[in-house]
Amino acid sequence: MNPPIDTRVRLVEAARDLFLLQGYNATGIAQILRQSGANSGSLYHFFPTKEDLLIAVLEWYRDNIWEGLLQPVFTRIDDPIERVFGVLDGYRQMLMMLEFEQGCPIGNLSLELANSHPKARELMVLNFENWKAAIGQCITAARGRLPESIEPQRLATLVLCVMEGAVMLARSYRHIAPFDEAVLQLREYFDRLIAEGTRWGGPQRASLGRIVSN
Amino acid sequence: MNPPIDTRVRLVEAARDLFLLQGYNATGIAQILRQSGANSGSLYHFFPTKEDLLIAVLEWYRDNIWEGLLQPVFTRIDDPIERVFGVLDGYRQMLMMLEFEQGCPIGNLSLELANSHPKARELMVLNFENWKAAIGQCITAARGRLPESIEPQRLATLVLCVMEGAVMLARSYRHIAPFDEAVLQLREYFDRLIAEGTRWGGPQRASLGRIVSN
DNA sequence: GTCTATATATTGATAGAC
DNA sequence: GTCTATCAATATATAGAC
Repeated sequence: MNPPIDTRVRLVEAARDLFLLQGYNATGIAQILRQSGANSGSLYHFFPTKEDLLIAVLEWYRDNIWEGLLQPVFTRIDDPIERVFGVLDGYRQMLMMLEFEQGCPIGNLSLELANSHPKARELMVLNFENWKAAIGQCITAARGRLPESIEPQRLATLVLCVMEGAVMLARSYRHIAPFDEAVLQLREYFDRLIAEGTRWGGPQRASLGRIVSN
Repeated sequence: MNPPIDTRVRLVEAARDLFLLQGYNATGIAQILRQSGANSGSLYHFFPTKEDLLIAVLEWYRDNIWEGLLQPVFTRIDDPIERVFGVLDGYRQMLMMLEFEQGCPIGNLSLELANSHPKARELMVLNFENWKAAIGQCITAARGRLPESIEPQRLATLVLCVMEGAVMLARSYRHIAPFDEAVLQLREYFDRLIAEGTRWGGPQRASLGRIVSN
């Protein structure tokens, strides 16, 4: 006997959206109940504490990184380097569309809760790792175009840091300029790496790639 | 008739430390009163609302960026590029020393309050701008060693983003590794810029410094 | 400017009927 | 699994004597 729309799902989605917009501590249980249309009893039936609801939200992000974040970009773009910047452009579009009121869901909760909520912290790490792995795979796929000394995972960490920092600045400034500056400078770095990587051994190696540079 | 230690100062310092450790919403007025040894009446005499206290904390950071953050590094290090990485190393030391419980004070508050506290948001922007200007001046001072196409302010924005992202990751992972990876990769970029900048026109121009080519 | 006592609203969480 | 009513604690803020 399923209810028309699963109450648990509605609770997680309401909490997810409110945490993203307001943060964890600024979001009250009452507000989550109002937005989800559920009652106190239902919420505490599924989630004994507010922190359990937070965990469920972070698990939702963990389970939806592919179809929510990566897949829309990866189906549209084939070139692995452009995929990296395509993901960054996804954050740009979100910032602009929602007028800088929403940024990276994980980064948002990270600084607020890293000290006080160990289990949530571990799930944030997992989400960061998954994000980094996806970007790292793109960079690995483009390895033939980059200098051999470049470590894909390390470069992916840099990309993640730039993204998180750029989102933070854009939300603070309520302006896309600092985001664009940072990404443009990151692009300058990638261009430089590619210019160096193709200097000797050059275009032939790149064209080996995954069957002609995609 | 001055009190032995200024109450207002003690309140701002207590709030500053607690906001840094716990965030804004997770810090109660009662806790600030306990830590500062002040009474409710005193606090509300100086700061009509909690937000006014937040403003004072952000003004404190604004007024102390030089002696608290930059000056210790700049007196120890002369080379402008090394000053940039010296500042980053300052954050590294804080992370390690305080076991990842404290990061960038502004970044900390930024994601939590950008949507809800407009006046605080403006002061955060000012703090970011001051930070960026200091790093931008270092980069400008080293311009002779960098490719002419490099815009110091834009590169400074990238450095700020990397720092904020790297602090976020280190605090989430409770480990310095992601911070070090990001900064190492940023260093790789700078090395590459310097190698390119000195390729032709070279060391001579660099040694002229602020006469030619700035 | 400082003190104590307190107001009012909201917090996360619970009880128990259905 | 859902509902209503409600708990105890804490939140920010205030009142008024000193």
